[in-house]
Amino acid sequence: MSVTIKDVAKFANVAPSTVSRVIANNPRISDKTKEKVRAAMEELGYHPNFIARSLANQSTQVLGLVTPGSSDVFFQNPFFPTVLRGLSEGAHEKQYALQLVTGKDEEAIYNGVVQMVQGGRVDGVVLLYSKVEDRILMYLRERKFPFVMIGKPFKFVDEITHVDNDNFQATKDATDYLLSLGHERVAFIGGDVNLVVTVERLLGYENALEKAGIPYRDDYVLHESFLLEGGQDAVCELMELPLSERPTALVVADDLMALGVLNTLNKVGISVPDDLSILSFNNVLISEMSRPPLSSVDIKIFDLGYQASRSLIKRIENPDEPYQRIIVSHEIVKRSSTEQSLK
Amino acid sequence: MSVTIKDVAKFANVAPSTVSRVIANNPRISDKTKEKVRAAMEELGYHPNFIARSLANQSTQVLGLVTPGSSDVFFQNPFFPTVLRGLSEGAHEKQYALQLVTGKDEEAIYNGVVQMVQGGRVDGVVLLYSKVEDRILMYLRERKFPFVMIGKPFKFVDEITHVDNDNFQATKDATDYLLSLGHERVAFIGGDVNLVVTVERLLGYENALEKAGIPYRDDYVLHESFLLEGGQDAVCELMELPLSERPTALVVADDLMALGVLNTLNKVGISVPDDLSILSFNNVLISEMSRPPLSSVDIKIFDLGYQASRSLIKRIENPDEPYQRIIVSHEIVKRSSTEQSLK
DNA sequence: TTGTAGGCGTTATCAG
DNA sequence: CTGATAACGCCTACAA
Repeated sequence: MSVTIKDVAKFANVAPSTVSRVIANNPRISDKTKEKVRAAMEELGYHPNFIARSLANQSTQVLGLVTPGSSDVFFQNPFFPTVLRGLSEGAHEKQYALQLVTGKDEEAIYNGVVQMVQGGRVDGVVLLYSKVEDRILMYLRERKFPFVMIGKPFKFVDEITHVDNDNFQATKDATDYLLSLGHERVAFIGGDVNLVVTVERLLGYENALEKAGIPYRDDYVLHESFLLEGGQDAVCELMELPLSERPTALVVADDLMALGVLNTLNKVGISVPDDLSILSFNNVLISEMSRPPLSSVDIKIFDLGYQASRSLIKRIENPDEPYQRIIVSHEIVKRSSTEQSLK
Repeated sequence: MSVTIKDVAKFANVAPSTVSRVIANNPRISDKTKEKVRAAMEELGYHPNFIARSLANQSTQVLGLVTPGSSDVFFQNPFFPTVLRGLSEGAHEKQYALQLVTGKDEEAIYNGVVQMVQGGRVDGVVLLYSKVEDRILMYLRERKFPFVMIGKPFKFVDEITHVDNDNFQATKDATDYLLSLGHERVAFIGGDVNLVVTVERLLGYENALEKAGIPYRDDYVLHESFLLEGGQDAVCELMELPLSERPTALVVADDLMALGVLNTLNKVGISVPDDLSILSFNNVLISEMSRPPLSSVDIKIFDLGYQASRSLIKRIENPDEPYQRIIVSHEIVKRSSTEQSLK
């Protein structure tokens, strides 16, 4: 059995409560006994038992991380590790640990969250996504359990603390940039339509076109759920258009998808950026390594995670904290996949 | 406050201990009271408190996950999310949760592990790597704390349960395959030399050459720690060789690195596979999407994770379980980056 | 400034 | 088959 507070107490000739106070660095303990107790802890190799502490405190110092139902797809995207690093950093600074909700389908994940929450395993939860309809979100809201979301809530925007990019503006910027290069036929390839980010980006795209006086075309807007493969499918669809109507530029909602696009274009002999410009999102590591290197909107994924864990911890430690909307900046990183339109 | 076992007990007119037994599905409880208690639980919306249970049981049903010191690099590699999925699946099957050790440098991670372990937060630990010298490994070993390693232990191979590929054989197979295509000048680009996997793969490479009667050349063996950039550096080094001495085939220890290689080769106008064949490791998603698609040794990353959490749980639940070496198969997936030598 | 005692929510032992 | 009762290790009034 491990060495406990009582062992330390005996060894230092004090009461257990005194040891407890020394651990908490309670100012009402004399420096002398503090020294004595600390020496005893050192000597015996004492480490506090988190579980016991959690039970007494009703607080675990653990944050739960929830990924969207399709973990397989989500995990594959470099977005995940990067946001995780950010979350990890923010959590570590405040001495919180991270726990993952496991489970492959939505049902399993939902149950995992309920267990985590009701079981008192975590003090708060980070939702790493924002979906249009979300049982988990509803559940947490109803229980008034501390949580933050990465992304923009579909409903209750003012009542949910969330960390997000301004995806509307970012996509507007992206589209504007392509327009400014002289492109007039700009298509949009988005991801899963159940994700709020997809919706936001589509709106930004539409808005940019509208402002530029370019009519919106249904056949220029595609949605694909699976990233790499989706990119391929999208290209095939666009290639069905008559040559003169094919877009000369693409806004792609995700770098991975853009990679799929790039690949398929290469197969069918369309050259990027000569025949077609591509601007995608996320600016993950591989976007730099593709051929040609992808121009991409950097959404500061690390920051998204970092801010998320920090604000969650703030909520946990101060439940009266008002709901917050934290916007992380974005920036277009220009590489070789975007070029002036030949017109 | 949450509803506890006592509330259920009162509601059902039984003792708390009876409720506890119902939860554990103790056979000595009559079906009638079981029904009654379950109805009460349902009615009150009872969920067991894991923390209290953990304290009473001295077991948390949580596995700790430890990444190597350089989390930044490690997280970026698609290896990580995939192995995580495997771990997650294995853990979920047995109702275990996963907790990550956070911290950016080695020191922080070491402390994180100590806290986790001594603090009783986890029942066991998975090391997601194998390094040549490793304080964490030593610490866990000395405390006789349940853990498994993904990879081959540098020391104490027979005293540490681990899940690994036969990396020696895999690299031998890989090299043999290139030799069988008629290549005689085959170079090896490995990763961080502090990782055991790098060492094993190098040995396999050497062995294949030896068996084929091809002398080993120092300047054909390179090591790079950073994956994508490393690939670039490696190419530069090889290009310094006189034309007639340049390798015609490359064994690259990681797909990401191979991507860097591919990219740099493209820049300097060397064509793959016409001028140079490339065979890499891991077979992650992007290896299929590169240009040309990479031939790669599939090491079944998901399985590595899956087997790891399963065997760890077995160790936890049965401490007398003998140490095990679990070998996951590998398989060369041939794509377009490898071709017959022109001789 | 320090000690005592009760409680956090479960489980397990021992009676009955 | 079921009910008290004492842990598990720590925290925190309340006392001294």
